[in-house]
Amino acid sequence: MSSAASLHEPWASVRQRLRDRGLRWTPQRRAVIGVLAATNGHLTGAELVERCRAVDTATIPSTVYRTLDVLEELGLVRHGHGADGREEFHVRPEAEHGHLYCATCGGRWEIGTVEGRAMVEALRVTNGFEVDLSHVTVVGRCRDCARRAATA
Amino acid sequence: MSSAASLHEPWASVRQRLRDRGLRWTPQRRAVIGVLAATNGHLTGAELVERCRAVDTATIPSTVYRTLDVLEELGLVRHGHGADGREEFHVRPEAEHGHLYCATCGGRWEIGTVEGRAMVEALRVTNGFEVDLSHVTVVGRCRDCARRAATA
DNA sequence: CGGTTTGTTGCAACGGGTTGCAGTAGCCGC
DNA sequence: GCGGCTACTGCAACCCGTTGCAACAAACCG
Repeated sequence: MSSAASLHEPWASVRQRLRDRGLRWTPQRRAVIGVLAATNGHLTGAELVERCRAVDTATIPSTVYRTLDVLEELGLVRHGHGADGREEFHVRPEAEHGHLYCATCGGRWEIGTVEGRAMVEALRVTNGFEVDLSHVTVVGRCRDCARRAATA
Repeated sequence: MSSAASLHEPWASVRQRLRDRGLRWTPQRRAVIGVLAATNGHLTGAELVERCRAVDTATIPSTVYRTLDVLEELGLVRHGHGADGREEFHVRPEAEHGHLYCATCGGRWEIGTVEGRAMVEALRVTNGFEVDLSHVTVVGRCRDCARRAATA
């Protein structure tokens, strides 16, 4: 198990980066960061709260959410909204990516930087708009469900 | 002012369409439909509840939301999620459209069917995915804010 | 017109997330 | 090591929206 003492980058430098901004290194933040460092991919706010509570029963939701705000400012997580509008966090995103959600089968896929480029470019050209891909969840119907609906 | 007795299409036929499906025409639904028929564009769930309460103080939120579910099935409204993940409803959408939200200035724009086509096509080609444009809110930076950030 | 069926309502409780405030405790300087 | 500044925590209340359930009332039928 990775303990707080053996965090890898970018988590190991969080304490210093907080201090550089005049922010503080508290036990509560350490707990949240410990959980995030042991997570890859996505998780919802509620999931994070639950996992923190597994580490420290006294975890308070509002503290977790406020910590997430700080970490987002440092670029360590990005938040978006799932198909139902609930918050979702991308942990230490290697690459920006959005999400596709199929309303028919409930499946989810990532929109990678490469596949997303066409979509991002489309909006840049038509609206001059710079898309924050990591914040995007697109709802619709996946290839299989669309085909099934067409042949039914 | 348009009263319940002078609703225009498609609202005027709602009662019949409900009955055709074995659903019922109730005072509460009449109130919600009255408000929606007097609205154009978008509104959030909370806004709708508030306006209904202005008409009938006894309005209960859960009833309003359940009515919206029914009306969405009839195709009279479409729901999406705003930049903050809250529910937003498009009233009697003339044409499918999504939304752009600028995280810097807070501005909002519609993505019309025409401008959205390139984006929809991009995802169809790369992922075989059929986008439900009306459910999309894309967050990022608008033309002006992007330019301002570039020159600063 | 009264009886029956069953879709709907109101209510109460809950879930996820946010906010204002008073007390706590990191961090810094001496 | 001590004190002070102020960021942060915990709490409690709140907001938006959902859900389970018992009572109610539209709509249909004889």
